[in-house]
Amino acid sequence: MGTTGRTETPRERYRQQVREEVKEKAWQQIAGSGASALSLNAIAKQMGMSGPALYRYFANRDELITELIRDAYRSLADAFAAAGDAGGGRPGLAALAKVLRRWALEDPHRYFLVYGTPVPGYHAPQDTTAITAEMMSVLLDACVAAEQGEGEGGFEEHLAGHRDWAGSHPDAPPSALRLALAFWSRLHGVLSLELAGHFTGMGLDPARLYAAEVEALTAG
Amino acid sequence: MGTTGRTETPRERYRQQVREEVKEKAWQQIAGSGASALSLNAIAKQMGMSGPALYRYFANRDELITELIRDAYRSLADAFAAAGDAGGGRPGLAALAKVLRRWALEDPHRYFLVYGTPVPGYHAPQDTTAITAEMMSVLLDACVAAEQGEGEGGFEEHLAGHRDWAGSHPDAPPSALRLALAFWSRLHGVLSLELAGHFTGMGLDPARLYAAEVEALTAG
DNA sequence: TGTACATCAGTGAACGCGCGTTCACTGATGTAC
DNA sequence: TGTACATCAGTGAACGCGCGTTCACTGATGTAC
Repeated sequence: MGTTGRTETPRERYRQQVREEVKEKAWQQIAGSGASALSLNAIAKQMGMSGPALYRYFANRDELITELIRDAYRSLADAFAAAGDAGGGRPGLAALAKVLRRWALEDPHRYFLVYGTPVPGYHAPQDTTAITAEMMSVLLDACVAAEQGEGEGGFEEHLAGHRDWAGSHPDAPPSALRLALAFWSRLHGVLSLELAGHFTGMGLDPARLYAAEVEALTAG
Repeated sequence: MGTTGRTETPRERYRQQVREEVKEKAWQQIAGSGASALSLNAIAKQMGMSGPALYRYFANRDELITELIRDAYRSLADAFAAAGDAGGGRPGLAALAKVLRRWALEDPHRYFLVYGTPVPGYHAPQDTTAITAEMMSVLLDACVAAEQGEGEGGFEEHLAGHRDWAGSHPDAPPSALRLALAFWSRLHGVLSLELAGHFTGMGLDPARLYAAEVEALTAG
């Protein structure tokens, strides 16, 4: 709101509004039937428009999905970034873990769009890599601050020589890199099993498992 | 092969063969385009038959998918069971981890059918629960043998009171239950990220991360 | 061994559906003089 | 302020496609006497 750098004509403004509404309906549809069942015609009908009208706003179905995926990545990255701003300084691992969990539970289908089964013939846009790098940077900040030597051997040596993914932190010790990866993979492990329903009927609280994994990470 | 308890007429035999061939083609199709794109007509065409012919073998599309999911669960459970028989006695955690990884990499789409994004309107048959219990039993055997007290606090207390899922091992210490869950969630965490392609371009070897996670589990 | 009947695999046509996408067109909104 | 023109949102018809599934039917395979 307020003064954006560019002057915005009413038409451009309207275009953006409609685009947003389309995406909104798309999310609702994904929530109901998954990403592979996303239908442009159905969205149009829901908006009280004819099918072809949407082609004024998105070149085709793939472009819409790409946009949704990009937004999903963005929302997680923003949540990570906000965790730092809110806490005053750098967020701790526990705070990031909390953010990740809230984000995932808030909208499981959004989570699956990013971390679930890859969409059939679809390849994500390249700029998601940059967004992931943003998140990794925040995560690595927390890891560098949290960790000071653990000594686990072979894998950390491997990481010392394979740290492309940690380009934002060229001086982080291998132990911190290892911690970051453990954070990422272990928490996603709990979440993906939980969201896919693999804990239902087991009679345990996934939130407690999640908390215990966070504790194990930070206890180091 | 050899003498099965039931007498099998040639017709029954043939039926089974065709059913198997249908499932085989179904897997190939899933490998190409994912489970939600599975088409009976396409399978029939691939087998040189007309579409409706398949309805002699499967009541409908859902029954076929159910069968595939059941088979997927079965194959993993069998691999777990075989790990024990091959090693002479009870398999260790490292052996089970190896089996899980091999099974997942052998056919990623099969993995996703079980542990990936849930299929849209679909609910898995109830007997998969029994198969999961089988696997959990093998896993818990290994955990009971491996672990003797770690002391982590709150979560293990929670597990002491919420152990329905470990019904096969009513006397396992909470530390072993906790280890079993860590095994399951952490390894699935690495695998799901790896199989969904989230390590590509990061310049590290997911197999090493996997190995390090196994080591961290067994080092206790 | 041969005939009469039942079983069952597989076919082809058809139904109804929804999909993504293209195209020629109408009407409203904005722009230039 | 008014007119002439360009831009662009949205429509409705149409194309071609593949889907799951039903149905009446043919022809081969097995079974009973």
